[in-house]
Amino acid sequence: MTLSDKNYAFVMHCGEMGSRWGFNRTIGQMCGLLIITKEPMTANEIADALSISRGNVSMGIKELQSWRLIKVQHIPGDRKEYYAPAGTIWDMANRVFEERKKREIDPTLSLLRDNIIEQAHNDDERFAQQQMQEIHDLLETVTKWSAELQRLSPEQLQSLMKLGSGIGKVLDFKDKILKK
Amino acid sequence: MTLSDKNYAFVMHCGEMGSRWGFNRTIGQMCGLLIITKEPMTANEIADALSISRGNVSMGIKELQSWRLIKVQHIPGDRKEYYAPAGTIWDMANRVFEERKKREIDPTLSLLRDNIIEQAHNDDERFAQQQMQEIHDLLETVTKWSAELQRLSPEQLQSLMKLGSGIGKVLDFKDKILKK
DNA sequence: CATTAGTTTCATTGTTTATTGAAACTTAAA
DNA sequence: TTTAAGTTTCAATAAACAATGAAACTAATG
Repeated sequence: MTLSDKNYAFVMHCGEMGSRWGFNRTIGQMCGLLIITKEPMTANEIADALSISRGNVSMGIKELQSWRLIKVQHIPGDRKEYYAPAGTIWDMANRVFEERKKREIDPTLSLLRDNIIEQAHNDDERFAQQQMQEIHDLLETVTKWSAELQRLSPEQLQSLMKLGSGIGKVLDFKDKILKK
Repeated sequence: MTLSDKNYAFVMHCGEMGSRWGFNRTIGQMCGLLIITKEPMTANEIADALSISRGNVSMGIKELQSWRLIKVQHIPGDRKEYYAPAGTIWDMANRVFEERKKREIDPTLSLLRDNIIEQAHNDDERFAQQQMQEIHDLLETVTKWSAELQRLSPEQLQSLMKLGSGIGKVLDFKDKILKK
């Protein structure tokens, strides 16, 4: 099977964006390819479609699985493994988000905590600690907040997202009520 | 001036995280260094503190300026340029967020729009277009939403962030009111 | 306008990261 | 078991990316 020009362009774009999204070019391409392809694909089909080596595909699959972005499927009477996206677009975006938080925020949060609990020994360390405290508080807020969003039901999320510019009003309203 | 062990550890961590945050190691280190250093620093001081070449610092400064993360300061009677963070921690996080959106989301959104307005020519393209539409809608929602957050006053933001698990209740509450 | 302190540029070099493909592994079927 | 279809691994290689430092540039000062 060969990709149409438009689909090929999309897949290549995913490749170029790959590294910005947290993985590398090939993995970005694989992900894009599996998303726009209706039927699950074998590793060989992926290698052919993208003109890359079989070994590279194997590595990519491993990586995409570690991000929980793809799943394996089997077809009765066929020994090959077929790969497909592990959920809806929304699910996948969520996974990328979570995984990136784990890699980009959590390690820093942990370092900051370790540093902040220690006693500062001079002015430089004192100032540095204040700054680290600020970063820490910010990251912690973001972390809590994103956990909160994950906990909302899809309907609530929908409702929140649609709120858009209404969010300000709802907040003001809530504040008024609380003041009573 | 030489860094204390603890401050050095923080700066090195920023370096290691650098590439995950969107820039490279050296630039991460520079950013961390300027954040925990009370006084603005010259390019030479930065180079010394991090043991990197003067040229590398110059490149890094340019990059950090393009992210709007640092600003130049001048000291009367001194010809050197002094560098310092361009705002509060919160400001900087915001800038990184904006900049990354510009690099990670906007180009994709634009490609998807171009693709979606065209007529699909066969089943493969039709299915691919549906998927692209989903990605498009998701990214657009995220984009609008983040623009919305930027528009809120700091107080409203504070209020929203502190809401935490209360967000669900506020939403339900809002829905009830709307139904009347 | 010549000097000099300070900054930027960029070709070269060094480092890191990604890819290949052949060999090793796994497992279903004969 | 043996065979063969399918998959994974990993040393070697290729490609991408980052860092250096000497030369070019800029602009304040005498």
